[in-house]
Amino acid sequence: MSRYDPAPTERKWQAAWDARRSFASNEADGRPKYYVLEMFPYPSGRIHMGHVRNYTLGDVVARHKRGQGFNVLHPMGWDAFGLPAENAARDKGVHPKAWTLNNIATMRAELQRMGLSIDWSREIATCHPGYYAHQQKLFLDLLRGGLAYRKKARVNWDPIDQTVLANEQVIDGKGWRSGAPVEKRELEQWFFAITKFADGLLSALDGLTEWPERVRIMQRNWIGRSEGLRLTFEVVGRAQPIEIYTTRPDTLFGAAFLAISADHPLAEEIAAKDAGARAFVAECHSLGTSEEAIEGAEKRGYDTGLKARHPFHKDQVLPVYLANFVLIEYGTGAIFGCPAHDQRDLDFARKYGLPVPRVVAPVDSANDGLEIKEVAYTGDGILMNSDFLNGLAVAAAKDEVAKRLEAAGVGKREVNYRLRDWGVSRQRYWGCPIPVVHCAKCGVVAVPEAELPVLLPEDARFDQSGNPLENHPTWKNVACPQCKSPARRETDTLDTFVDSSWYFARFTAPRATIPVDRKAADAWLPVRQYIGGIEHAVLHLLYARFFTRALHHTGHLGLEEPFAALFTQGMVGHETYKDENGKWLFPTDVEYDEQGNARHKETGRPVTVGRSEKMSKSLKNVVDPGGIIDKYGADTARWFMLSDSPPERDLEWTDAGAAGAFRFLQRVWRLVDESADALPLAGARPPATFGAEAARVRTATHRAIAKISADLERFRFNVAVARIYEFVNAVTDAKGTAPDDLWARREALEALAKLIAPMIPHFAEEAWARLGHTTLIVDEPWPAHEEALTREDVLTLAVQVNGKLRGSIENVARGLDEASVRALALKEADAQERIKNALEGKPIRKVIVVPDRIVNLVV
RNA sequence: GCCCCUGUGGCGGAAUGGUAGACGCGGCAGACUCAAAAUCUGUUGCCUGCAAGGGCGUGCUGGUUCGAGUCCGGCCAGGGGCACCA
Repeated sequence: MSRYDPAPTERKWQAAWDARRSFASNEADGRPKYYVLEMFPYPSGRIHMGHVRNYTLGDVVARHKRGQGFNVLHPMGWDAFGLPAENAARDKGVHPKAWTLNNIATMRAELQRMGLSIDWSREIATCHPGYYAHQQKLFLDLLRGGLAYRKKARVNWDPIDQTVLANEQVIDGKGWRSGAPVEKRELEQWFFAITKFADGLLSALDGLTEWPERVRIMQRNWIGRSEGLRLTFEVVGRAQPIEIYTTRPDTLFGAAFLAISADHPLAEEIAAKDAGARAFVAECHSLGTSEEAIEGAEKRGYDTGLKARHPFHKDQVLPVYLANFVLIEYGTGAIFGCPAHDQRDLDFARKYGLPVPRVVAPVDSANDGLEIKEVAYTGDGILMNSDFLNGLAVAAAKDEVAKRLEAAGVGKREVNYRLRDWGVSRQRYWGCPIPVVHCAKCGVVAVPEAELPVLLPEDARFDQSGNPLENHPTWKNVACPQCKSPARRETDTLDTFVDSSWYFARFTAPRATIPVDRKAADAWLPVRQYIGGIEHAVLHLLYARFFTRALHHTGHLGLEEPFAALFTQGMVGHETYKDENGKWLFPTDVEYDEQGNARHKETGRPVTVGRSEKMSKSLKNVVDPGGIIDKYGADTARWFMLSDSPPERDLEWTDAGAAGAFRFLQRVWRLVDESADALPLAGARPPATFGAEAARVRTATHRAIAKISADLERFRFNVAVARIYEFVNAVTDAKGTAPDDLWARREALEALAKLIAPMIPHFAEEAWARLGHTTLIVDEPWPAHEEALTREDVLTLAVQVNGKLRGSIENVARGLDEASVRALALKEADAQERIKNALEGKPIRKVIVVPDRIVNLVV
């Protein structure tokens, strides 16, 4: 008996796949195509368990589909631009390019050890000029197509470091390095006109039936289409009125105040003469730019002293406030507040002692106290205290208000989106340079395509504050492409979300001399199955959908939706450990004693075990995949990733689980190895008849094939794993050595090898070879089951009384008709003591028969 | 604050509205062994009972149904996202 030794085995089969170029795909191949893609990694340094999970899931799909006869495209690349490289440059003095390429080399080697069925000849890195040159071309096409433009937008500004901060670099309103209070600063920046596609992006969600419903809901909410009314309020003593946007024009008679954003032009005007307003605006700006910070802050306002006239009751005036919760980006940057029917407005009104007039009464409960206390009433109802609206329902009232205000020329129905245009400018070095030149005479001038790519200068400095491209002594000085006079290069680079918005298209022809080879793209796209983390549910996936539409618009792509099916996987977590001083410990520093108490491996001091959290460097609860592969091999890591937890849920990495996965591999190996020599030759003719035990093995085999095939299609990998266990248990239990037993056993073991091949491919190859085959299992077709062998003719029927299980009837023929089941149940109800007792002698009112499962006696 | 999701034994989890706890981990008992590891066999939701059995049980709470882990309402807890982390 030999023991399964993963290290040499995995090396051997990886070399074999490599030598045969087993995973190279080409579009000329006539078989039906299947493009499976996992979200490409950011090269942070080493792969982590989240990557192992993501790429294992994708590999199972890729190998399964290959087995089913598809021409599979399964590529890999690197989302290689981004902030961490620049931070590393600043902190460690290593150039972003060197840091990134070094990380890629490390991580590529780690991924290759996992034995993924990837076509590495298609590898791309977004920081390579061979990628970003094409992205620059796409940018210019978007610019020409009217989808890229410039406007002013606010950024987080660190006044000490003199640099723009990412939202994650703003902690409690302060710069993460300097600790200085962050300011908002307006810069002229580049935008993509994603809102031009808002309606298409919204309506097409209905067609994405193979996406998780929750992702579609999140995107729908993010786009946030609303039908409302833009209307103007006259301001006492001012020529200029205030324009507001509302989705609840029906509540206009419940208005108690107007609120405008601190970034509204009127706010600036007021702040210029009013020190209190100035202070309030400054306070709003100190919140930073993230919606989370703004919405999470206490609702505050500043009374400007201005009074606005109610559009219908001109003698009624409303106070005008500056408010920290009104966003300039949404609507007109100004609202009217109706405290009775909007929670935020209510909180605000209570704080500043404003009236709370109620104008909507719920339909169903006439006497539901009409007084509003702490909770606003936002439901449907009938209008009251509202002049000509009284008695109308909310929808009719909205319509009536709109009609009258439109007639009066002070209102206009308007469809609005929460979605804002995509700001793509980054004042950073390590990104794709935006290929334009600013000329005093000609304005913004595109860099001629013949001069692309605009390469990043290698000799930038990272030890200063600000944008290294801006600080570079010469790079930005160029001649205007049009008039040849001295001009300035654009020093903003593109958001890295742009890089990841078309990489899936580039993979179809990664070395093409144009950005997208239409022939290849048309052949492969859309991505048939996309797999990645739920954290990308909105931004990345929405940007990629937009960009695909933009490339369709500019003729680079022939489709509008990039991903036909989406699967979102859960995170990988681990227990957390703290020592006596409250310092985090790595799992490798901790061991458990016999009593199950955790202690420090070296010091022996007690360790506090905390709950499982997402693996992160800050909590130190990370397990290095490389170490696991060294210890158990890639197949064990893959098997554990697929066992137990459903892929869409979070998974907790445990040593015990990994060890258990390894033991299972050994057990299966023993089963194959000990059987192999006694089995009939591969391809031997089946015996004429099968005994009872052989028949049982065959039933187990064909059921396993049927169930596991269905489970893999539905991403129920953990259930598929459980079926494999059941199958292995059934085969192990069969000890017969007659020719029919051995033939059935070969059939079972061959099916087993094929069924586990997508999950633990090296092991499957070794088992396949041990069973006497000289072919590779990667080239074998996925097994088919015989339907007749999966069925059992008799089954056990459960008997319930009033829905509670009280007994069962054995050996009932499959598909027995309802009347017979009823008769049988009534007979058994008399015969079986348990059922009889439960009936308590009461008359049976009703008998419910669920075919082949249950009969329920209702008394 | 807003949007979305999740909650089942000691643990990970299974269960087209139809016998809750498949499968695995761990535990307990036993076999093998000088011993240990490895392996194998049995057992394992909780309470009660000698047993047969009975009762309880899918975060809490109310409802729909012959029947609810599953559907609906309200709550609690944890997680993801919130536009410059990727």
